[in-house]
Amino acid sequence: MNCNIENHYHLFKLHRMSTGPDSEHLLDLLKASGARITKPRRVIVRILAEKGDQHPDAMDIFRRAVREDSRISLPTVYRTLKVLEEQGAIQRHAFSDGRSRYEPAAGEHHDHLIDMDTGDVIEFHSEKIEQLQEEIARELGYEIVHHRLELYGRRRKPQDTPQGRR
Amino acid sequence: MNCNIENHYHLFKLHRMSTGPDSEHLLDLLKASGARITKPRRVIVRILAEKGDQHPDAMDIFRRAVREDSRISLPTVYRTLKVLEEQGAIQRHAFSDGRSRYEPAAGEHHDHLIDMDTGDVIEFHSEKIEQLQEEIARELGYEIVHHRLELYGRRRKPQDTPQGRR
DNA sequence: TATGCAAATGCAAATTATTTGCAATAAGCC
DNA sequence: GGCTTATTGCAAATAATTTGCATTTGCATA
Repeated sequence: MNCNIENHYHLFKLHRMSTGPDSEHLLDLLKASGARITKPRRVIVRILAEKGDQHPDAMDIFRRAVREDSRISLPTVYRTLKVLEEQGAIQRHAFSDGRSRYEPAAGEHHDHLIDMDTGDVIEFHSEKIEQLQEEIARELGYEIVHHRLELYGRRRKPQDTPQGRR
Repeated sequence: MNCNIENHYHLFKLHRMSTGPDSEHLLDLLKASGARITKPRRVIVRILAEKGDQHPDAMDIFRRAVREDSRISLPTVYRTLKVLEEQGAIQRHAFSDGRSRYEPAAGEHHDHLIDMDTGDVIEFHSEKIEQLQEEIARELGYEIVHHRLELYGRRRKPQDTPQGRR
């Protein structure tokens, strides 16, 4: 990312993708809901809290989990993800590919910009857009419970690039 | 919808959900791409162009198609939807439930407000939000190819209503 | 209008993502 | 440490969507 976060603070805020709650917090949420803290859950939660490679799908998580404890099963991954989601500890996203991707519910809401070439996901947050959404919903007689904003795009070529791609 | 479209034209535009292109137009797009106009395709396209009950999933379309021609098969529905999508004639949406829902690509892009209680989908379009999105993407070095904005909400109770309705 | 051939269809079976039944296991309270 | 019950792993079930293949059909051409 070659842009400076200071330069557009007035327009939106870049989200540090490593901001997610740590595993301790996720475990606390689980415990608070009356769930038992099992070995597989510890592993899965640790993976979710890991920085880097965010927005994994269930299979991604399973593959990593197996490396830490070869006895973990896919159904357990799904079941754990479901519990965490119900607890509001993580969020499930349905991007345009078939499967669901998960991410620890960041303290603050954010939106996504998906790089169509690389699949990279950039998180951002725009207070102005949120406000407009609220206004629109209010005019329509609605109260927003949550929303989803995804931009799908491609890196812009520096303006002097000779042959236009895309 | 109890709000007057004139009252908020400055903020956003309500989309008439019956605005989709008629079957003729969809067939033209198909033809233009070199595809053959078959009987099943005629039926499917007619269903897509129908007003009312928008955003059907593949099975919805299949069920209606069978009523018009009992020999149509589900795979054909999927194949036709794929062709239409590739032609840009319809759009596929992955809301939060497992399956894909389709809608004729309206001339103009629009976003969705989903009523969490009834499942109703209201379409709207906000030029301001679009502009902000463009700006954000530009600052991040991206060119937006398409985007998706979905608001999930519930009807606001009129402030004086005694017991919550709906 | 008849003819040929590739594109499209229907069927059955394959995939992919996710869920469930059930007996075995293991948290966490006593 | 023992008991109760949530959780697990496995295998099998679902659900949505796709694919292989033999058959049919649109449509360009004769």
